[in-house]
Amino acid sequence: MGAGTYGQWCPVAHASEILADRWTPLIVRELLAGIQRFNDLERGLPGIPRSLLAQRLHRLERDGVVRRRMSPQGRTVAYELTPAGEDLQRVVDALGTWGARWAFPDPVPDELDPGLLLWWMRRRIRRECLPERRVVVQFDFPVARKEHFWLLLAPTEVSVCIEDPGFEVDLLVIADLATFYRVWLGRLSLEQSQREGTVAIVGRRELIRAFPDWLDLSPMAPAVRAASLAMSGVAKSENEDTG
Amino acid sequence: MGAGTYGQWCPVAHASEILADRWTPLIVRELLAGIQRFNDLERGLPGIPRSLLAQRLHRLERDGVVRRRMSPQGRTVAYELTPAGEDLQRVVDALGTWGARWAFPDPVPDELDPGLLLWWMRRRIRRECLPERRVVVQFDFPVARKEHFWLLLAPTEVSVCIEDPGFEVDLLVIADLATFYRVWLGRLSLEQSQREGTVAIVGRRELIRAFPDWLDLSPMAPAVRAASLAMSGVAKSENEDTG
DNA sequence: CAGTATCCGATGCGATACTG
DNA sequence: CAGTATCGCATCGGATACTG
Repeated sequence: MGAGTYGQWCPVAHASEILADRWTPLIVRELLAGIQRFNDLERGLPGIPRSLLAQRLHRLERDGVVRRRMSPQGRTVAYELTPAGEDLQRVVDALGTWGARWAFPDPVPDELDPGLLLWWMRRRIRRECLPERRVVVQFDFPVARKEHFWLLLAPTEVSVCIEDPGFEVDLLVIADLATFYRVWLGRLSLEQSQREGTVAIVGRRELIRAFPDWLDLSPMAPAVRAASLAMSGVAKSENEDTG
Repeated sequence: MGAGTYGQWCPVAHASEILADRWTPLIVRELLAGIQRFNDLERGLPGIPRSLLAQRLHRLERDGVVRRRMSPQGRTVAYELTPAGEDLQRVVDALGTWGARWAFPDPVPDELDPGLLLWWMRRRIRRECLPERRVVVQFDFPVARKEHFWLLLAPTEVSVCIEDPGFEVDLLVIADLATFYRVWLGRLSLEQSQREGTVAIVGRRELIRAFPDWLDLSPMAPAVRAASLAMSGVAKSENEDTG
């Protein structure tokens, strides 16, 4: 009975041997989001040691979850999910749905990383909805250590800047970082936070109106929203019971 | 940012902090199966250090998944799942379904433990279907280190014996251990294995006929069966493609 | 850019023994 | 029965440096 195994002929045990250790579910989350390059994976997993990421990718490859593909020139490597890996979507969804419902209090400051937020947003931009001409969106997070970030949106390429790219800004988004995280994860609607004034968007009217169409929220946002509704429903009926 | 956390405000990360470490998914599997006592949990998790089981139970209690209830006399403790814990059924099911499909080759000898198998079967006996009078079922696993096991079935109590209880045997089940595991987990039907002669049941005719009604298979059996069908379907259509 | 190699301190895991 | 206590070893996490 090898190390890291449970010695039980049980599907839950076998699945847990592959998936249930530190960092692995988050690596799979990144791969499911379409991240393929080593450095991009690392970027979405702040704090993971590079050596551990490499080791996990090797193990996932051995377990038939990940396939490593060399570019024709052999210069770069792309990690992609096998069919077995794609099918882990159901497991990650179940984890996320449960987490959204039972283990998702409001964020603590250490959990809010504006660079990571923009990196996540970057891959949820619908390029096909963007205007032809490049749009520069600046984000201001007043109290964060680093206040200003930029998203450069063009149909051919979307990129994140943490230094001023020098272009004219088309849209300026001003929000408390925690608030914008809540919007991103579906706990708060963008419309409502704009009405409340906790998120302000400045720029040409048609760009402001189009902005929400360019950006898909987090893949977890529907689950978080559903959990909020379910829990407020529970709270409501509990109140009705006691009232 | 505490140890064991990921520092990300993400539902998958938070759920993984609670569930995705060694032994924890299997402990939850046991709790979902209705196991409540410390020693019974240990029995279903061969190889877990007692200290680690204790530590995990404390953590699950802290995380709102488990509640620990003292008996009125304060002599014994029962671990039970909170609503959040019950809701982990979906996650464990997803893990098991994935495992059954993608990580469940035929068992290796180290994974076959007849004592554990009978312990699992014990809790899947439908007491309400048992006859009034006690039924003694002996299991013979020819090549196993320990060959003989007994299940004592009565509406009031079901128990496992690893020593001869001395009662007259009503039913004798003879099978290769791996084969009986396959039946238990839904990879092989009891009827078919009896036809093939890989499982033999000896005893009074009406008891033999009633036996399958007393025993529910593993909770994972439907998923394993579905996975077998799905994979053979894939194999079939692949053959059709190439043929 | 995409990793691998190495080092070190902290934690986790597993085995054994002990307690009320 | 239901845990605690202890201890050695392996792995993890974090830092730094190196390679093609």
